[in-house]
Amino acid sequence: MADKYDPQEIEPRWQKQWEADGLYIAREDPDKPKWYFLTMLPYTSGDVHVGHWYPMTPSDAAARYKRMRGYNVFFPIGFDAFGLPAENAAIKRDIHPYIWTMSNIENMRRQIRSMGAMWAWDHEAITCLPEYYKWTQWFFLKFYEMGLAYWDTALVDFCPHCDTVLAREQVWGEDRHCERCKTPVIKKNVPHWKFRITKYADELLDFSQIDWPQPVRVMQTNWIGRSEGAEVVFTSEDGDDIPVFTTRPDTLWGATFMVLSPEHPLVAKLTSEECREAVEAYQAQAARLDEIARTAVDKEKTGVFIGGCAINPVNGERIPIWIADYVLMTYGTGAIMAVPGHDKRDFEFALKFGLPIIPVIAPPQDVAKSFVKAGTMREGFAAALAEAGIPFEERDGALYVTMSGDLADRYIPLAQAYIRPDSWTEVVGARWAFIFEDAFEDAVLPLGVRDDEVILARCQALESAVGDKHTVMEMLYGQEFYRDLLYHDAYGTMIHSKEFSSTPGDVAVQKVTEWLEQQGTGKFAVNYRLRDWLISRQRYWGAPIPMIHCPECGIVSVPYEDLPVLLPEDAEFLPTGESPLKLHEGFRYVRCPQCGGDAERETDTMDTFMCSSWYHYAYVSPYWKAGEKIGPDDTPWDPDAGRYWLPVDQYTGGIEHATMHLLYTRFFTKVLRDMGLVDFDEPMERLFNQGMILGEDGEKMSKSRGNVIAPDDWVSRYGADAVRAYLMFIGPWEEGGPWNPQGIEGVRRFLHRVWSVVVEESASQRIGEPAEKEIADLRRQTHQTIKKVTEDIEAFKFNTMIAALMGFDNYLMKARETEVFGTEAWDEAVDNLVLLMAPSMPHIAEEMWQRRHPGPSVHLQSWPKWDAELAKEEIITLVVQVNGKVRDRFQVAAGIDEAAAKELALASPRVQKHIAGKTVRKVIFAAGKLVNVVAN
RNA sequence: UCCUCGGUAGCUCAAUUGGCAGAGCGUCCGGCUGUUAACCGGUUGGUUGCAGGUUCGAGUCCUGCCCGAGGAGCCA
Repeated sequence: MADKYDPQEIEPRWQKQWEADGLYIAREDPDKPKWYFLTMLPYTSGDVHVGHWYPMTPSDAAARYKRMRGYNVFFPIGFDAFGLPAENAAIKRDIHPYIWTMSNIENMRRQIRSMGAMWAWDHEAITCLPEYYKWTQWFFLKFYEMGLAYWDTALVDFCPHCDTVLAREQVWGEDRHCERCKTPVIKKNVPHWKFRITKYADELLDFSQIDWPQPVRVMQTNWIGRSEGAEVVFTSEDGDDIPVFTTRPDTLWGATFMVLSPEHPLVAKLTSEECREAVEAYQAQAARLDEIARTAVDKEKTGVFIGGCAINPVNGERIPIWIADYVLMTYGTGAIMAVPGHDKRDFEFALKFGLPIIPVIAPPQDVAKSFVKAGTMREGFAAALAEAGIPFEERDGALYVTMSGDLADRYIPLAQAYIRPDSWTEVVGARWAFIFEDAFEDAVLPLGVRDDEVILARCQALESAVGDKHTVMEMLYGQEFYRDLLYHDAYGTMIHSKEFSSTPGDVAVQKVTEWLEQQGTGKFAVNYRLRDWLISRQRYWGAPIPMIHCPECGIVSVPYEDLPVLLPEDAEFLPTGESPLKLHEGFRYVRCPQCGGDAERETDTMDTFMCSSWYHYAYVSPYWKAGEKIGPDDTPWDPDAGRYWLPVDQYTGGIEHATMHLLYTRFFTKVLRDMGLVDFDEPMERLFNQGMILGEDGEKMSKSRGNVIAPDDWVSRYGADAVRAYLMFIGPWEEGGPWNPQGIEGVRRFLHRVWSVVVEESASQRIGEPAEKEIADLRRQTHQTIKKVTEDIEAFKFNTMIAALMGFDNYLMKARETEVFGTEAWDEAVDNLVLLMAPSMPHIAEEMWQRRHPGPSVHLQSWPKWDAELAKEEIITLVVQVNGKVRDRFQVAAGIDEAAAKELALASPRVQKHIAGKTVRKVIFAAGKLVNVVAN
């Protein structure tokens, strides 16, 4: 039997045998714990490349492992079959999307089968088949009944290349491009259907019931973007309410102007006649900007004054109202209070347009500064400062004073005592004061809304260079020395805020919000960045939205018993950018189910993420109730099978779906729960994000780059087991990495060595009985390997798992030439090696197992258990350090106690050499590891 | 600019949670072999991104910075 390892012969043979034996048919079995292992649904692009193998084969290994651990494992597969590529193929090559898709699936099935994975093919689901999308449509009707689906017309993201609107989640990047085709999207007013995912925003922020990777949780959390604050009602001079949302009600006293979004409904009413022309021009410009591809990231603030003022409810101040495109109509209330002292955007805007900037929060550092221009102080000022212990620098006759707030309190009267009549100076930062020579009470002025003009006027009177400044802050900004103190957005003690001044930063927001509620001018409020999910697509190849627009009855649902609304097979695919369904009269024109009059069918189809939001439910009993009429009280899958298999125990897939599929499917499950169809809150309990396999050049694989690796080639050269093992060995699964054709060589050699160890005889003749120690060593290696492999596969550390198997095999290669060959311990070692390999390299493991134990499949065996006693090291290397440097080593019994170890260490001549002439201060013992002698 | 995750030998990665910095590939040397993309043994390899700190002891913990990847982008 010393034949060669021949994967090309072994692999197809076992795949056929497993199928004939029905080894991977999934059946509910109440006597066994179930384990639903799911990998993300592949899209029917037509070709399986190594990018598909990368997530699938380690998943298969993990699923097989669970099965050997006694679980009834469900590992289904199917196809995400709707979508644009099929329709584009139809337009380009005159092939029907259905034909194109199904022939792709045919090819992909063959390629996926070549992995030798334990797929439950008898549960395969294909989303574009009517018996599947019948239920997708059923979900739509249920959502509509629950008030979770609504029809709307608004400016939405539109991809001009795909000729369809997109959900906000499907617009990516700085240039806002289409997630699928990379074309920058535009804004367009298109009627569409949306799902109220925002209703579940708070619940979607709760990850307490799922074990998902932190990056996904962070991305979803950011995407949902919950922020707490207050809604505060400002009023126009005519008494119109202008509510604003703010996260910083503690800065209300620093609001020196308001900004409305250019689209804000009150703009027209509040605009004065003098400003109307400019305002309308700006609105037009802003609207045009939306439609033009936003390639330029125009950071420069723009905006115009509309001629009206608003009243700040906290202090009755009149503040000007502006419009600017940095305020979005789609977030909050479309209007903001601008606090330029503590908001960067408002600060930039105020500086550019000469609006006052008032600090109302003490800065985080207790630093105040004062700049004293040459010639503004009487003789002796510098000496007086020095005497008062106030630090300063002198450059070119000017003084630069940097001090703490307490010192600033001493500095202010001192400066006033020395200031010349024709001059002034100021203190900024931890204190704010303008110091003039006058004997009047207001010789030292704080900085407040009303004081801005007063101070500026006085400064302008004294210094002509200030003449062109609009505000005090603009003047101060001209002095480089002050800049880092003029603006900050930290929390801190409130200042310049009337009775709230000196409220500490940690309670300021809450105190002010409570007060607003008492006054009736504001209330606690929460805002989200998340938008409702736009599910309409103006295309053919998707599940038709089962709705009808009737001129008499309005929007009417298609009755449940009429589902599915079938895609017409005879649609025409023309490169017009118009949906073929719109042009198909037989599809479009229908009778109203309510009044029987002429009506029109909705021609939009659903986002394919609808299909994939519930496919893991479909898998338990695909095409449930096929051919039957269904009603609102049905369940889209066999409820008994669902109770057994659901929810998904382990999900694997790429992180690129973090804010799309993975968010949508959580939303779906919460709605299903509210429908009473499931009794859990989350679709997948555990999630693992594998990384991406890259081309040899380290770049993402793509046809245009020509770096795509076709697994078919490598399978025919090295076998599926080698490709599987190599993909696992390449590096940590979550990181991915480049394909390296040299790396697979190492794996191939490993498989040959294993074959040789397991199948071939020892080359040397046994001449005697093995020593007890040799047997113990072999068993220790065996049990340590079982432990390592088990722990690694549990943690999805496939790369180190393969490395452990390699190490064990290398050990066996050597042991084979000793007396342990052929002993009971040897057989135990080899059997365990084969069992440990079975999940990752199923074919070679099966072949080797059958040669040793003809009968039931290796994949029906139990996973080996390790014996902690046998795995334990008996002898360890005790490292001896002097002052942290290794000076000696001893082979000692693993259980050596502290006293013995210390004695041994101190007796060492090498240690003695290094502590000669020094005093031993301390001897540290780390059990089982080392002794460190501290001496000086 | 903000958030998250990374940075260890030429390359790809380990290092049992604070205790000897190691493997595979590659390199080089040797052996074996009538040599198919073969096999065996050995060799070479390090400022653990940088600078501090804590500690008897730091790749590992803390602080700051540099570089890379991903995400968010005027989100009030």
